[in-house]
Amino acid sequence: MKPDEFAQRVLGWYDAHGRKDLPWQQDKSPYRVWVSEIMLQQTQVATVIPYFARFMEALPDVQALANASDDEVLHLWTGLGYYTRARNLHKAAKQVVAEHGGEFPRSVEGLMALPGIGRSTAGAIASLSMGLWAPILDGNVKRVLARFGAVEGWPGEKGVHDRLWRMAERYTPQNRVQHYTQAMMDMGATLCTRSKPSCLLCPLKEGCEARLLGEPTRFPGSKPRKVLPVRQCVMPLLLNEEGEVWLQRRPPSGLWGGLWSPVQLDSQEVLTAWLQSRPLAIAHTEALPALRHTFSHFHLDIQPVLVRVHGVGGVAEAGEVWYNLREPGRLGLAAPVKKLLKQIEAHLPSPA
DNA sequence: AACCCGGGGGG
DNA sequence: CCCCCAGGGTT
Repeated sequence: MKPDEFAQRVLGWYDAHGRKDLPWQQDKSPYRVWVSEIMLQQTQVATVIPYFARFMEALPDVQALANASDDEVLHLWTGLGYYTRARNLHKAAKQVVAEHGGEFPRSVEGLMALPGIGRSTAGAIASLSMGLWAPILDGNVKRVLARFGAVEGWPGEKGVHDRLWRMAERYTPQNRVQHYTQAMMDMGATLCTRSKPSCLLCPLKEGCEARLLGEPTRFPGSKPRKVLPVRQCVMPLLLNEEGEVWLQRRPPSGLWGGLWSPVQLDSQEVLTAWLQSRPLAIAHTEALPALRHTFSHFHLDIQPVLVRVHGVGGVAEAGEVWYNLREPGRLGLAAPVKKLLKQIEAHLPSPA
């Protein structure tokens, strides 16, 4: 199928079925499209929508984001995961304000110079918010193209990835590039889904090699996977008589970087030593139900231990905080930590 | 339990 | 260049 026919079919589908009511499609601006694209990098549309709404309400423009505190940005990201995205978003906003007078660069190369923006995200911002010709290759588009061309192999392999980029370049039209880009993403999300694709509704069905082979879901090839190792840890949840839980800020990079969390200890023995090293008047300790949190490269089994302490539990040092469960502050929490804190609310002493 | 996801950074 | 890292949701 020639590129022109490919694009015409996609655009025809867009006119009839493309999504035009997404929040970041309203009051369209580079800022709104950028924030949405970063959120959408590893997260699905339905999950992103409430986060996007809260983010825009708190930080409506790039200036506001640049001026926000680290904690505020991570707070708005709490539960979305991949917190490097939030830190890069913040860093990039400061860069746009300091180096570009608050205006986003109007080229793929300029956008890619900002942290957290690679070629595909730059292409999405450029095409969707600026109308510039720029191909994208996100997960949805990868799937559509890999199936259309019956491209063998896992897209993580360089050769496969390069082939898909060349297809993306070839099919992206000069006109209506915004609608084309939106349509390709929508088709991947709603028609050309990972399992049970709706081939009969697809505007590309006549030329789709994977469908002609009768096995559309064989493409794209899947990532070779290994068994995830399991790591164990113990998390003491220090609860004082004010209904506050002791948290510390994690190192700025790495797992849950910059988020607040109970201390993560390797074993019960280390916990005992840790508790003895601190000036706490312990009233009671109690193991809570263990939980497993799975990352991309390992499982983390968390054994939470509720530790009730007398009084206020002492002064919080720098990088520590007594987090009030009744009036939670605006800071970033990892998803399992948020879950644990919620459980502890049930153990709160009744208000005096 | 397996699968999916865009980009950064180190070797 | 290649490999590893990172956190959720969905199937």
